[in-house]
Amino acid sequence: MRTLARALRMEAASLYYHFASKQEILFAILDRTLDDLLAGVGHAVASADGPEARLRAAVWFHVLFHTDSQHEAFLSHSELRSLTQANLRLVLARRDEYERVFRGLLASGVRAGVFQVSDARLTAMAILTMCTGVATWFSDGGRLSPEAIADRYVEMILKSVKR
Amino acid sequence: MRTLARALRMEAASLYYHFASKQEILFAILDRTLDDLLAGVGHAVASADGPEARLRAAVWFHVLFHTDSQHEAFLSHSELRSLTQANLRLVLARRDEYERVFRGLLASGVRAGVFQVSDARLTAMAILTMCTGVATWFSDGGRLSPEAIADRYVEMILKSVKR
DNA sequence: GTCTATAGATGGATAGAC
DNA sequence: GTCTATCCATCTATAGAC
Repeated sequence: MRTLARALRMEAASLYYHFASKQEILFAILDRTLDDLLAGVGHAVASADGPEARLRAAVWFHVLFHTDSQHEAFLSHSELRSLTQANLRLVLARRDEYERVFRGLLASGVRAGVFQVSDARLTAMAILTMCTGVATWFSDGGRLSPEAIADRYVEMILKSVKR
Repeated sequence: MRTLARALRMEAASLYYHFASKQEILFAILDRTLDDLLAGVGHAVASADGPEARLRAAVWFHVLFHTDSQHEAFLSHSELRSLTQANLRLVLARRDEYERVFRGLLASGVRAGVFQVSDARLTAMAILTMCTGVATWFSDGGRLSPEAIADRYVEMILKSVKR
């Protein structure tokens, strides 16, 4: 709390005017991150037509989100263990909602005959953890730009799921 | 320290007979995990012939390692931030050595004309974070066995890198 | 090699002034 | 809405007995 307060040029006590507890701050970060993820993937999917273009748009968004919001995204995975049971349930429920978007895209591609996927649930997890992992190693000003990474990831994933 | 000690049916103070500090314990866990990873992938690669079979063996090993050693593997990613600078350097150097194995397998497959990969370094990171992510969601007794997951992952990855 | 006891630092959180 | 001051729990680590 003291470190956070210093970053905000405040005293630690002042944080308690805005939040009731440290737990409430952690939950707010994770919950708002999920707001952004769900809204973002919704826009991405709505902006494209057909399973392939929609999956491309969703993956593209997901990768860019994890380079842009690297720290929140890292927290969202490493600090789930610090949530209370009740807050964990809420976060996991919304994360499942997010995962369902990707499972749905895979399933509709299979139905349309453009994708070949033996287990949509597992494939969605594989895609998401692969892209989410970008938040653990991405470095601003590194060898590859966010867009270059997103582009390559889209290609790898499409190649893996196409019929 | 108290939680760890309780799990070992000891008092926290007794841990300091075996380790000088909490930092030393964390480093030992990460360092030994890297021992196991490097030895394991070495065996896997040595047991197979040709780039494709070798990559299959390496991915298979990597996935099973992350279901079997789920907790150590999760620590190895979420608690890098808790290492001292000196220990972090040591761990990252060995992790890079591990990643080089996969980059090498991809590069030799490209040279042999069996793989088509536009960026071996990025592809290796994609493969590794995808498999490493299994440690974050795998559940013992869940829908899929470690072997079923490893098998599907091998297929997805091979399909994505094959020419 | 494990214990009890405790030092010394740091953590989250509250009270009350401004 | 932010501050100072401080409570009190908890933490890492050490000392010294057995």
